[in-house]
Amino acid sequence: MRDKALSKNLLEWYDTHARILPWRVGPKEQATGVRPDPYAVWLSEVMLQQTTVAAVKDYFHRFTMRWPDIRALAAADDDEVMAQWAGLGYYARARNLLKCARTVAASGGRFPDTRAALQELPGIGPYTSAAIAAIAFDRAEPVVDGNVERVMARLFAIETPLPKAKPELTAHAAALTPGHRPGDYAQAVMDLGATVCTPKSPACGICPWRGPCAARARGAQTDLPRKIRKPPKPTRHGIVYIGRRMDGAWLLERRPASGLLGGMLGWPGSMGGETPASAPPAPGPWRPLGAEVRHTFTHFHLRLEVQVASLSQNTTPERGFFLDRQAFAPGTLPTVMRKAFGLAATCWTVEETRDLPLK
DNA sequence: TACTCGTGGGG
DNA sequence: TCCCCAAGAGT
Repeated sequence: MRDKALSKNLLEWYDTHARILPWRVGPKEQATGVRPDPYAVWLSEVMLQQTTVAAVKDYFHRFTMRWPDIRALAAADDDEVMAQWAGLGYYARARNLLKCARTVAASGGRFPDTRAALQELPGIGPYTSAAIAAIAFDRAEPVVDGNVERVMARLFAIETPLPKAKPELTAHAAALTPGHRPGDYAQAVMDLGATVCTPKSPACGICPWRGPCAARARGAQTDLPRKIRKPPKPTRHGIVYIGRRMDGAWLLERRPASGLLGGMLGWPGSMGGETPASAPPAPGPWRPLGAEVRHTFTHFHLRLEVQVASLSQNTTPERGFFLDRQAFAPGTLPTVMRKAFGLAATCWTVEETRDLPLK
């Protein structure tokens, strides 16, 4: 009964405070019978994994314009999908996105409508399966992401640090999940966490749950959820070779399908920790730029030496391949590779590089 | 279980 | 500047 009052309270807050998001069907539209498109829900949820709403918006627009439904995406060219995902990070998501699209398309073109069946698909785990089941199929599945963990930890003043507290927080989230409008409720808790119950300086004064919040009652809201401090990131050193043939073609390589930047286009070289230390991918007058790219990944800092060369027209690369200047766009590279290109591009004249398309 | 896997913004 | 963090999943 208390749980029911809480979820009802939050749904009322959501009715007037729901954010307008490109992939969202708001409460007013749903009242008129409009239902969310499972394809759009799935695509947005995968993009939003560990990624901010602001970063996702443009990518979501580009993907849905280019591939409006699951069949279109299933038929897409792998390299083009990876190119469109470039810059968004966690590239295994893009590879799994395609696998998932092809699996769904091959079995009739409709997403399964249960959490268990959804979770069998590539790239769909405990969170995403619950989110799709709740939002697209109106199923009362508990949706637990970082927002929900934080909100539950505060609402119930859970002192156990994450990630150990996860089962406890999930149990609270499940108990609160209503049978009515579970999709709106899931989005409501996440909106609450994203806009009110924020990690730092939460806006408790305007929170619909300020009354029942146990953390606020004891003034501990900024201390929760407790977390174990992460160890410092090591620094790795790497090198990339940026070669430009006389006709303007660039020497690139397709990275291995798994591992760091897996499946993405990039400059030949080594990213530190990859074996062995890399030799130039083709014979040529390689010279260091005298400046390094600094980039931070999830678990290490990278300092990247950049070598450049103008290569003769008959160069046969030992590694990678030449991509015509018209076919190459820096925007299709992962960010760290784009940074390296930005540094190297100053070596060639404006005349030589000005026609490069951005995307 | 513990690691691996991107990127950009905010404090 | 540096750390935290964001609608996590795969191995």
